[in-house]
Parts: sequence; structure tokens; C-alpha cells
Amino acid sequence: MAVTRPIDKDSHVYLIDGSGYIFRAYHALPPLTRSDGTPVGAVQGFCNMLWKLLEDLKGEDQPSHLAVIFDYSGKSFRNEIYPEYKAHRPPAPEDLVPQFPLIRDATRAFGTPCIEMEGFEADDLIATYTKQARAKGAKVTIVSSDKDLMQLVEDGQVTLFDTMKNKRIGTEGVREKFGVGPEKVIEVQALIGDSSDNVPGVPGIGPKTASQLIDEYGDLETLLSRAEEIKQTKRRENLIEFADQARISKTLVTLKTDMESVPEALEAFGTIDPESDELVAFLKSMEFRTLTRRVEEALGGPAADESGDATAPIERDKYECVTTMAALNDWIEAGFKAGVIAVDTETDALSSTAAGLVGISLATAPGKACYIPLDHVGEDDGDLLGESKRPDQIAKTEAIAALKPLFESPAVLKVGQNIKYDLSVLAREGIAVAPYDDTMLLSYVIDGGLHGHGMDELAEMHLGHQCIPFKEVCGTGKKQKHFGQIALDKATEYAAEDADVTLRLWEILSPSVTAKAKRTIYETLERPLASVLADMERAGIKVDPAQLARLSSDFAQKMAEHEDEAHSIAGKPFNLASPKQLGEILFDEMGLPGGKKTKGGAWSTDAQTLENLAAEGHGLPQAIIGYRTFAKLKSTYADALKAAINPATGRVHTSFSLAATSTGRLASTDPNLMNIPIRTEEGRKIREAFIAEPGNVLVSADYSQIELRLLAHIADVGALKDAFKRGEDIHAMTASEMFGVPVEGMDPMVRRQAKAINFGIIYGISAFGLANNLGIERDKAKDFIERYFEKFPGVKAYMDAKREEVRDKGYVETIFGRRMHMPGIRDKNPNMRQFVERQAINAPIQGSAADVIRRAMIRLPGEISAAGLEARMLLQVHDELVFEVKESQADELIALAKKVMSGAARPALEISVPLDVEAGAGTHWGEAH
DNA sequence: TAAGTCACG
DNA sequence: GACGTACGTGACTTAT
Repeated sequence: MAVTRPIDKDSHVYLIDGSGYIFRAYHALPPLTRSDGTPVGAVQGFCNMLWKLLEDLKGEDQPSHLAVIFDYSGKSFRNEIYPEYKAHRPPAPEDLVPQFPLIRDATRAFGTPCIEMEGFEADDLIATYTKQARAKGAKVTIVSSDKDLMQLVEDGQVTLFDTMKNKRIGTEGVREKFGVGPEKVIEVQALIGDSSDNVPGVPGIGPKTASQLIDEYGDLETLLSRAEEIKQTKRRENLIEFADQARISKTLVTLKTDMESVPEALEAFGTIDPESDELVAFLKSMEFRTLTRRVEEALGGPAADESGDATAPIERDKYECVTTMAALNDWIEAGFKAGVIAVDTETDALSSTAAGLVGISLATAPGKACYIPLDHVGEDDGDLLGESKRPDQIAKTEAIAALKPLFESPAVLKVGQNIKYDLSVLAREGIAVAPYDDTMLLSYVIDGGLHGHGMDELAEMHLGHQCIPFKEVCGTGKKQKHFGQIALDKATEYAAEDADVTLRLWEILSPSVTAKAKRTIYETLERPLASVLADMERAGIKVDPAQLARLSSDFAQKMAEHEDEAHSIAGKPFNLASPKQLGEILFDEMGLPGGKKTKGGAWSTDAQTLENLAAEGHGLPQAIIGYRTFAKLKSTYADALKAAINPATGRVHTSFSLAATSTGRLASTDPNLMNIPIRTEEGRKIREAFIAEPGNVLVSADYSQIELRLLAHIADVGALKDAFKRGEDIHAMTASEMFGVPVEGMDPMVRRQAKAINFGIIYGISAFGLANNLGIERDKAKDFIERYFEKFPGVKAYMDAKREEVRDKGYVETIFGRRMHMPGIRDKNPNMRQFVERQAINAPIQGSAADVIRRAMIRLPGEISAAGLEARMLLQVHDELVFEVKESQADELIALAKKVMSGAARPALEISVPLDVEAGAGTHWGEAH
């Protein structure tokens, strides 16, 4: 059966780094098991990636010969040279081990040889095959992102193909990565070493230094023999002392291009076209439904099922553009009959609160979708008479009136992708869409932390379908059109596809939420919040443009004063807003001490650095600090907020993102109203511009110390819980416990330290971080932490438990069960894993607090209206809610808000500490606080 | 578009 | 033994 095909100069050999694929497939995807319990997540990821590669390679630059190459488990010849090589690698995860043989089966099912050899790594086989192919004049592409393979690159003949980034790496790419050409890569690697493979290198030499040295001396041997010439003492000593270690490193990183025998001849490699039957049978046995269907279709297997299947192919030319009432009525009838429809609105701008409705798309079944243009103006070609080219459409009012019963019918579920947007747009047309579902939120509930939840990304992942990019339709930059200017045929393809894809995603994601037991989370923390937020966004908050204008000119004057002073101290004018110029003046020209570098290698000029310099009496840093403060206040707040006022409402309408954060918090954009200044007196003036309508006041209600309270509950820390129950000053109590001083007459400095520790605990404390924050020695910080753990052992136990949980499962959960995935815990970089461990400590606390306030927000509108209050909720700032209420009802609203917010965890959970809420009222936000 | 900085919880 | 670290966000400016 082994067909062989000769290799010659027209051949193009593809060598796929299978082990790299496995690694990525395993870490990129959530765990998945076949119905018999066999873990198959990595197998699925591997098959998807291989299939996508084969599809992508059709067309240009087709492979003539292709194989997948794996590492052989166990030791390689490198261990004989250096026993420590890859010695620190943890064993493969338990649920990955049984997948190794399955992945090899999968490779063979693709009709591709599956190559490995005892004693050698995949990289050596790849190197040897590359050499053999080149000897016969063939081109080679290595599919991998492993930098160790860069030494094999040859201009125009051997390239690396990184499928994740969809990037080909030639000699230029190698030079970017290593600073030297492919032929010198091993020399550089010998110096740098590789911590993940345990290749030692020379201490103190990183990528920059290594490439510079090799550039200067040509190769490792020359460098080592002339090491005496190096000026930098430490570097010279290290090069001399660790010369042999560098030589060993070089042999370790040098790939073997001359293996005596290889498991399979190049001529026997596979082709790009798998045998359909074998592959389909394998995929079916793995229960990969979507991929099976895609492969069947592509390879001309059984015909696709009737439309109605979420994974059937998407055919844009089947979509209908609806321009008559008769056609619209047919679609409405189909919608009622279907019971579940997808809806998407198209508008002439991004902001849901300012944009005009331009069209609506509907899908009643997968593949059955239409677009209803309502306000397309004809293509804008600069012709002032463009309006005359306005295409025939149904009148907007008539269409809205016809659609309203469908969109409001309790018998028809309306599915949207980020439906908050559509709720808001349709609400302004007088339609209260209900009931609804949101595919973005369904995805967020099951896969939060694993990937984004935008439609294009979800379509690619779940349907293997690439949506038309918005940019492709409307363009980008200055020439960007709004959707109403797009021709109807093109608009129909784009808009109807969105509805079609949304409905298909719903058919996949909705059962998945149920199967993963996250339906309650979705129904109590996610779905209902969409309409609540849509109402808040639509309400907006009144902002006084005159106040902002006054502040803007005040700030401008302050900026100018500081700028003058800075220029005169520096002795010449420069751009104060340029950290680059500033760093050069402070540290290169003026030679001030204590300069740090940022990770980009530039001088750091952040506030902390400048504060330190200013404390030593330097005038210029002080002037810069002043300038920066006012520049920030002016541009980000005074000017930007004024520009964000909607002229139609006189109010600012932010957009809240529901699925943007890893913890469940909301985010606020365009403008961000969650970071309005409050900590400094100058900044607080901005808050005076946020005002209530005449006869009304703003009410602000915020949870007091909610994260520490939840920590006390979650970690079951008796001392903390008691303090909260008694209403004590928690930071003072912490200080008292730790340092044995009475709360009465406590030194504010001591309390400040305890406060920093309490915050640090929530962040997954480290001695370094605490020392940094408090400006104390690291040893002292370490003492503090140890003393804290002695006093509050429950907190230590909590932190250890979360570390273990995230390592074990790859996710942690809030007290309500919201799951937060952290795939980074499997990263090969130990710093990265530690970072993820701190996230795992913080996320349940931050996330539980987010859940609590979400529950309060969902409940409040109903409670307000039941109490007959003329009040509305306007903003959320993580632990704070802002309302606008008739002045005479402020006290009543405060009482209600406090009641609902502090009881928000019930009835789902009984929190063992009180969740106290503080509230106030005032004519502006600053006063309400 | 990335990096640096800084506003908030 | 060295390394690099407090958790979560978004916006603005400069520089590439």
C-alpha cells in the first residue's frame, strides 16, 4: 500500500511538529471526554488544527510530501551528554497521557505518516529530513513555532510556519528573534541557554547580550578564546568560568541533521488529501460531530443533512433581502412558528445609545435568514444627490409595528449576540424585546477565561466558519462607511449571516450550558443583567458642560505653569508628555541617580520614580508630576467627558461590557465611567460635574470592604468575621492582632501597614509586592506575612487550596459557582504559573463580590418600581451603585438600596458576615459619596 | 499598533 | 541561586 513518490527540486516537503501541536491543543481547549469517559480534548484540538492546516494549504504553495513528527517519550541522546537536559519537566498531565496513542491514530487516519524514533527528539528528525530534502533540491516548510528549529531556516528554501500566528518565518524572522542569521542561532542559544529545557547557557547573558557578542566575535569558540578582552567584569568572569557549560549548551541545542537511519523515507510521505472513509470513521469514533461533518462535506462524503443543522455549511447566497411587507409578514409568521429566532440590528454608529437603526436581520433556522433594510441611504460616492439613490425599502414605522408583536411575544425566544446592544436600539424604537437569550453570555458562562466571546471568534471555534469581517464591508479609517451606506446585496450577506451564525451558536451553546450545570449561573447572574444594563446605558447620567469647561481651562493654566518651570529647570524646551524625552533628560543628561528601566528598555519615568527623585529635592521631577496630573485630568476627564455628552439628552451614556473581564466584573467604555477621579482633591472636582436633573439628587451606595468580608466568609476566619459582625475597624483590628498593640490610640502608620497587608492578601500577597508597596525591606515584609498567617491560619489554608485547585482543574469558582478558567497555569514559564496562582487566589474574591452586586442590580429595578419610587439606577462602579431619584424620595431609596444590596446573596447563599452598605445623597456625585 | 503612564475598584 | 511578582480594568499620548 505504501505509495512512493520521488523527491526533486519541484517538491515541497512539509514537516509538522506534532508534539508542539499536541501541547497547544491540550492547553488551548477545555477538557472534553468521549461518552465512555476517555479524555479526547487534545485529540480534538489536534484534529482541528491538522484539518485546518490541510485546508489552508490547498491552493498556493501546496505540499507534495507531508508528515507529522513526534518526540519519542523518554530520554534522548542529549541526556547522555547532559543528564539534566529537560530534567525539570513535569510529567505529562494525567488526562493527556491516554491521548498520545489516539493522536498517533488520528495522524494515520489523515493518511499522514506518523514519525518518531527512540533516542531522538522530533526536532532531530525534522533536521535530518530537512537536510535530506534539501540535498535533492526540494523546498521545506516546518510547521512549528519552536524557536529551536530556527537554525534550519534557509533563505527562500526552508521556512518555519507558525499556524497560530499564521506567519512564515524566514531568515529575516530569525534575525528578529535572535539578532543573528540562522547559521549563528546555535552560537547565540549556547550563550542564552533555555530554562524550560534546562540548557544552562552562561549566567547573566540574555538574548540581547548574546547576539551582540556573537555579532562581534563571530562564533562561540572565538568568543570563549578571547573572553579576556571583555570589559564588563562580571560578564568576562562568567564567560571564562562557564566556558565548558556554554560548549555543552551548544551541543544540546544543535539539531542532528545526520541521523543514520530514519523511520520512513521522504518518498513515502503523505499527501494533502486524506482518504475520506478512514478519516471519517476515526472522527466518528471520537464523537467529533462538527469536524466529522466538515470533513464529509469537503471530501464529498454523504451529502449534508437538510438545513436545520447548526453545523451545515453557511451559504450566504441563500439569504433574502426583505423589501416588501408581504415578504416581511412571511418571515414574521415563520418566526412565530419557529419559537426561537435570532435577531441582529444594524446601525449607523457604534454607540447603541446614539446610533440610528438602519436594518434588522432575522434567522428562523440555521441557513434560513434574511435582512430587512430600513434606513439605507444609498452608497455615498460624494454625490450630494446620494439621497436620490436611496434603495426601495419597507417604511421603518410600518416594519417596526409589524415586528413588535413577534419581538415582544412570550412564546418566541429572541436570541442575540451581545443582545444588550439590540435591546437598547430596539427600545428606542418602542420595542421591549422579551424573552431573550445571548450567545455571548452563554459562551462567557462556560468558557470564561479560555477565549474571547465575540461572534467572529465563536463562529470560527464552534462552526469552523469565518464570518465576513465588518471592515471588509464598511472599510476602515477615514474612508469607513456606516452600514446604511452599504449596498443591499452586500449588506444582506453580512447582516443575515450574523443572525444565521447567532442562531447556530445558540443551538450549540445553550445545551452546553445545561450540560455543564451552569444554567443557574446564566439565568441568575448573566441573562437578566443585559436588559438592566441596557436601561442604565440608555438613562445615562447628566454632566454639566460648563463645569467641565471651567475645569479644562483651570487645568490648562496649571499645565502651562508646570511646563514653564520644567523647561526652565531643564534649561531647554522639551515635550513633557514624552516619557522618552523626559527619561533622557533626567537620567542621561542630568545624570540623576536611581533610574530604573522599563521592560522595553527605556528609562522608567512613572509617578513612583519621580516621587522618589522629588523626595531627594530635585525640582524637575516635581514639576513633571504636577504637569502630568493636570494633563491627565484635562484630556481624559474634563475634555473627553464634555465631548461625550449626547447633545440629544444632555447626558453621558457609557457602555457596560458584560463579558470583558476574567472575574465577572463589568467594564465601562466610551467613556469609561468607572475611573472618575476621587483620590485627590483636584481630581474630585470632576465629580462635581456629574449632576442630577432639577428636583432630583444623585444617590451613591457602596459596599463597605466587601472583598475582605467575603474572604472572611470563604476562608472561614473567625477573628475577621467577629470583627465585621461587631462593626470594628478591620485594619486597626488586623494591626492589633499582628503587632499586639491596642486599637485605642493606635499609630496611624501601624494601621496603614495592616491595611496594605489586607489588600495584599486579596491580591495573592508576595513579600516583594508588599515591600514595594510599603517601602520597607523585603525581609520585613516577609515577617509581616508570616505573622499574618500565624494569626489567621484560615487565610493561608484558603490560598493554598486555591493554588492547588487551579493546578488541579485549570479553573476556580466564585461562591455562587461562576467558573473562571485559567489555562495559563499550564504555562512552561514558572513566573507565569505563579502569576496565575495569584489570580486564582484573587479571582474567587473579586468574582464573588462581582456576583453579589450583579444580583443586587438585577433585583433593584423591580424593587424600585414596586416601591413606587421615581428613581433609576445609572451607574455601577464595582462595589458602588449610583442612582438618580426625586429629591423627596432620596431617604426611601437609600433605605431600599441598602436592604437589597446587603441582602443580595440570599436566598442562594447565607454569608456569615454582614455585607454592610454605606450610602449618601447630593446634587452631584462628589457630594453623594 | 505598542508601550508607557495613570485614573478607578 | 537567580528571576520577577502584588488583583482587575480602559483611555490618552507618543513613537514606530
